[in-house]
Amino acid sequence: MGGVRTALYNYLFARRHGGTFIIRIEDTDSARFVPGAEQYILDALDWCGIRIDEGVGAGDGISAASQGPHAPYRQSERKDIYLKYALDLVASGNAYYAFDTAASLDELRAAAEAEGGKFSYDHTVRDGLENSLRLSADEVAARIARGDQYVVRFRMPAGRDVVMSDLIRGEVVVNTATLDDKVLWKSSDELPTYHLANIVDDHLMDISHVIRGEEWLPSLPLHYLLYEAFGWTASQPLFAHLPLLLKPTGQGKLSKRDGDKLGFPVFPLRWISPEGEISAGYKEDGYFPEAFVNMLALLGWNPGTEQELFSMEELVEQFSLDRVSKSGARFQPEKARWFNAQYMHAKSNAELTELFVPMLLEKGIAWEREKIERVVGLVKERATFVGDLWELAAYFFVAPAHYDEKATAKFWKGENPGHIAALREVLAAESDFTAGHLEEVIHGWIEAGGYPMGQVMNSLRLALVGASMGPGLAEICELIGKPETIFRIDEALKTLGR
RNA sequence: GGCCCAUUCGUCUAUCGGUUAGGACGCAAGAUUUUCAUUCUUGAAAGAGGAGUUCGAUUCUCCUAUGGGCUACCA
Repeated sequence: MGGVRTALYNYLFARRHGGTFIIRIEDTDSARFVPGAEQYILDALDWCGIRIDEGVGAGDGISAASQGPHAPYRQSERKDIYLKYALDLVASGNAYYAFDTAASLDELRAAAEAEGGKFSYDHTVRDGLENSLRLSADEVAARIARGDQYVVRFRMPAGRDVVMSDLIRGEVVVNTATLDDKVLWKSSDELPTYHLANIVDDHLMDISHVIRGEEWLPSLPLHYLLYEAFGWTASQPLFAHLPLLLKPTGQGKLSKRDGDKLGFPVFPLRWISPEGEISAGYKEDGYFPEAFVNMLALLGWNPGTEQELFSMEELVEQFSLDRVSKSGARFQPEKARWFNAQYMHAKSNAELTELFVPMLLEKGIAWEREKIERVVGLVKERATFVGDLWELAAYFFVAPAHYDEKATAKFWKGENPGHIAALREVLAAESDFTAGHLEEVIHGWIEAGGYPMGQVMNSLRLALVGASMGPGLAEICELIGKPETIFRIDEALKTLGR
């Protein structure tokens, strides 16, 4: 969800300003590659109605070049370009080689923690570690030549205030003394880390705006300094850090596993991990993409008006970064359901019927489409999801198998069964079974007899529906037809007595 | 621990120094309805605390508290 919202805001912003929405896959961690993840992202964006202008997912799906002028758009396919930039930084004194092994760094971390501190590869310790700042040039060359593994680290300046600008938060100042020397490139897989790849590619791809989650804010000073070290500050993108999506209860940001624990999806589409773990998706749970997008758009942004139902087009028209809120938004499943209900009610009967028919066929019910549409029209206001339709409309298609106890106790008593028996004869004699006419007939008969309207009507309802629910009885009678209406009354009289 | 960000009803939020602090979800009550639901009306519900600045602070500043994020050869 968080990722989708970030993509959505980027998309809306790009559309709003006539820009280009680009998908670049930042797969620079070869150890964490997840098969299927990329396709999943593309499928999720497509479901949401977020269209890709350029990059992975754009073009003909065959040639990389068709994706856009800066192809390829997967960083794993761009791996050859990054080392050069890392070495440029070494040459300019902004970066250095480090040969410290993962094991030795782990040891240092453990030792620091044992003393209650925290190890940080920074300006206070780097001169004592295995890197080209301490080692001679020959030694460094020799180590690289013999195949020692190394990384290139950014040489973070010691005491500078980096003044940054964020489109949502305004000015942010951080002193570099608190920052460490981040790894930019690793020889182990010959891939850059996010920091280097992101800056290099944003520069190469003429990226104008970076809109990302707040978890990236602490990295912003490094990114500023990288633009500076490369001499690209004049063309560096503008940044906006989005507030995080928080769990509905308790604390912390929404994470992938929360959904199963808290009973709502955190994935747009169902996700099955390579290990076979299944995570529920909004799509499979019956949400309309429009409702999902609408709900997500308003989680951290609002137009300042009282409108809350937005089509994608309206979002595009109205979206602006300066109306994005600064604090984390707690996701509320109830509100998501409400949004879906709104869209449910607004859908045309024909559209909903399209979705409902397969569910009916599965149950062996094949009514005329026109009649199903009428049923849908009568019950959709009661539904939150398309999946609710069956439960709400089942009695149209199938005679009640049992009668609700409370309703029976309340209405199937006294003179009521007798009235129903009499009313049965009236209906049996009726040849015009259209709702409007039936309404007159039934009401007229009850009034003529001076019977209590509510009691008789609800008894009839009990006989036809089996419970105290549903739309007007005349409509129900017409849709199930005369034979079925008479049959159900007979059944009720037989089962419930009179 | 360090650094950074944030803080208005339970939740999402409006307010850009002067408001009876508005809306929405949820909740409660009522109206409508043959029932249920929808719909409509109404209600309960908020400026974390403390200092300043100011004629006047929810709004600006500082401190504290609380929440969150980051602190990997992950993104």
